[in-house]
This record gives sequence, C-alpha cells and structure tokens, in this order.
Amino acid sequence: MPRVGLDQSKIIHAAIELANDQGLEQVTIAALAKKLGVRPPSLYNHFSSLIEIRTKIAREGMQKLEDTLIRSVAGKSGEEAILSFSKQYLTFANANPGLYEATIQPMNVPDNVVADTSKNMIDLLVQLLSAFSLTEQESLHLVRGLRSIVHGFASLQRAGGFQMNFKVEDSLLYTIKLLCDGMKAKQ
Amino acid sequence: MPRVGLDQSKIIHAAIELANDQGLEQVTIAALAKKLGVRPPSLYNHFSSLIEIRTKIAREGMQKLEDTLIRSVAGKSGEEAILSFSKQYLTFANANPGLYEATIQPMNVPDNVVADTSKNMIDLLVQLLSAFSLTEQESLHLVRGLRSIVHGFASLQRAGGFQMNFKVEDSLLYTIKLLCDGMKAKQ
DNA sequence: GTATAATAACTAATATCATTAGTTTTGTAA
DNA sequence: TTACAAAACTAATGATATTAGTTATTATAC
Repeated sequence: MPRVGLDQSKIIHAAIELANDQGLEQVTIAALAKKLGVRPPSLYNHFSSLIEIRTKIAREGMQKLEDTLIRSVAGKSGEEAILSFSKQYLTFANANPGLYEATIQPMNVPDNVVADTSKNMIDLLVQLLSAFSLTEQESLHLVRGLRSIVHGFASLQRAGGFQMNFKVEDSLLYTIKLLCDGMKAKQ
Repeated sequence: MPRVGLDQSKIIHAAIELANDQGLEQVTIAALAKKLGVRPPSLYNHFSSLIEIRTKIAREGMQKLEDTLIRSVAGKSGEEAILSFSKQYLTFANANPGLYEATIQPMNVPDNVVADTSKNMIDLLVQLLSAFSLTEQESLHLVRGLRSIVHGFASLQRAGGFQMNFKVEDSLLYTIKLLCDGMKAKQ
C-alpha cells in the first residue's frame, strides 16, 4: 500500500479532466480511482460520496466561469460588454465541456456556493444592462433572456443541435445584437 | 408466469410516465419492470437495450413537441406566430419535464427519426421568419437564436435557474418581443 | 530516536444496475 | 389436439457505489 498522496484538489482536478475528455457521466468512482492509480474505496477517505465530488466540480466550474466573464467585461460597457460576455460564455462552454455540463446539472442537494456564484453572474448582467434605460422589471426580464440565450446556444451546440454550415458564435452574436437593437429602439 | 400483455407501446408509455414523475435518470430497466409488474429480463423480449428505450422516448417526445408547435402557429403569422410558438414550447417543457429532457439528451447513437423531426421544427421556424424581410443567412442565424432562447428558458427553468419573483413565461415573451422589435428596426 | 496517534491506503462484502443464456409456460394457428 | 412462436421466467455475470473493518504509513510528541 504505497501512499499515492491524494487530496481533494488532486481528485477534483482528475475528475474535471475526465469530465472534459469523456463526458460528465463518465466521472465514476471506479474510473476516477483507476485514473489515480488507487482502489475505489480509497477515495472515500477524501470524499463522502460521488455526489459530493460532483458538487465540488460544479463549484469549480461556476467559479471559473464567473472569473472568465468578469474579465471579459473589464473596461467595457453597454453593447460591447454584453457581446464580449456572450462570446466568452460560449467559448468557455466549448473549451470545458464537462466542467460546463457540471454547472448546469440540476443538483441533488442545492449548494450555497453554486447558488451564490450564480447570483453574482446575474448581478453582473444587471450591471451591464444599466447602460440602457430600462425599468427594473424590464431589466430583470432581459437578464433572464440573456442567460437563456447564452445557455441555450452552449447547450444546443453541446448536444450537436446545430449543423456545421456556419459558425455558431456568429449566430449568437447576431442574435444578441438584434436584441440590443430592440432595446435601443425602445429609447 | 401469467402473461401481462406487454408491448413496445405500453412499455414506452410507462417509461414516459416514470420520466415525467421521477426524472429521466430514474427510467431504469429495474424501475420499469417493477412498474409493469414483471421481472427485468422480460423487457428484453420487447427491446434490445435500455438505450433503445431511451431513443424511443426521445422520438415520442420530439413528435409530440412538433405536433404541439405546428398547432400553435396554425392560422397565425409573423410576430404573433413566433410568440405563440415560444409560449407553447415552454408550456410543453413544463408539462412534460421528463419527455422534454429526453428530446434534448445527446443520444448515444444518432437517430434519424429524431433528426428528421428536429429538421421539421427548424423548417417551421424558417417559415415563420419569412414574414420579416431577412437575407437567408440572417434567417438562419435567427432560427438558431430562437431555438436557443426557447430551449434556454426551458432548460434553466427546469434546473431551477430562476427565482420565483415573477413569471418565467413573461420573461420569455418580453425577450422574444424585443427580438422582433430589433428585426422590425432593420427594415 | 522511539512510541503513539492519525491518516490513507487496503480487502472483503453488500446491494443495485444492465444484460445474457437457457428454461418454462402460454396462447395461437394448423 | 398438437406444435410452434412468443413472452414470461430463473440463474448467472460483471459493472456500479458504498460500508465495515484492517493494515500500513506518515507525522507528531516525547
């Protein structure tokens, strides 16, 4: 039994690698143990269940996504910021498929860290929309709309829902621009 | 061994009931057999695998959704048709959560029936957009955009992604209207 | 440096899952 | 009525997560 020197961080990052390479559903105790060169029960010294591992993956994904999005709008405002936000959201989902999947998976037990991070991203969107003169209610509708668009694009692309004729990113940006046009027309 | 009189249709409809009640992931051979009052291996007289059952559920879901959407736009055109389409899409996803989930699940083996139905729905959207004067490319971008919006809303709502402050449907319709405004502003 | 305690691995076992092989029963058609 | 196909069954296999209990390693206290 030579010790392999596992800890939570090493396990989570192996799990994320597995998720990105093979899909989130391939993140099993058995596969993870194999990847780490250890017997399945050994993982229970670091985590109490597979659900806990999944939750930690989701946290990591949400935080990394939030970080990416905050950086993407730094120094930008209005339509430019919204476009950058949307583009980076899609890019993140493409670059980290398994990790992104974990962030949108309905969780068995609701997690506060994930919920808080999600709220932060909503607040960020509200802030970006303040450049347009909207009522509070309009703004809240639109935040939902923007989240649904970026998530919808990311999710449909992941599921193979688009033919490859032309770039998905172009379609996303076209849609967002049109929405901004609609906002401007209101003013 | 009194015969229980199973057939593919009865099994699929029991599976759909299970999916809507308990979630798609609860559709297992074991749970299905229990619900139907039969031993698990008996199901293999009607289906060759769980994957086949899942595929048939997805087909049923796609066809029912397509049917719903076609009805929703009958006798309507332009913005009115698009709003009705979107509203009924969301309503369908809410009323049939497990069935809707099956339609968006990336399939292990690509299925022609599902692909064809999906194409029909895209064609329907293209048709609805013909009321606006768009180039072919613009129209294709926008079809992707509309699909992403309705799917995004349905998916985020399912995952508990929205607080209950006010109606999700209102947010969806607000977003779609804004998009239509953007289209009109182009003309 | 050595004893001790905490920790990280292990083995063995249980329960659930899908699936396969082989068997029995049932219903129907000749 | 007999024969055959279909639909159920039992038994078994191999994968899964998880638990209990055990051993070995590492770090800490003296």
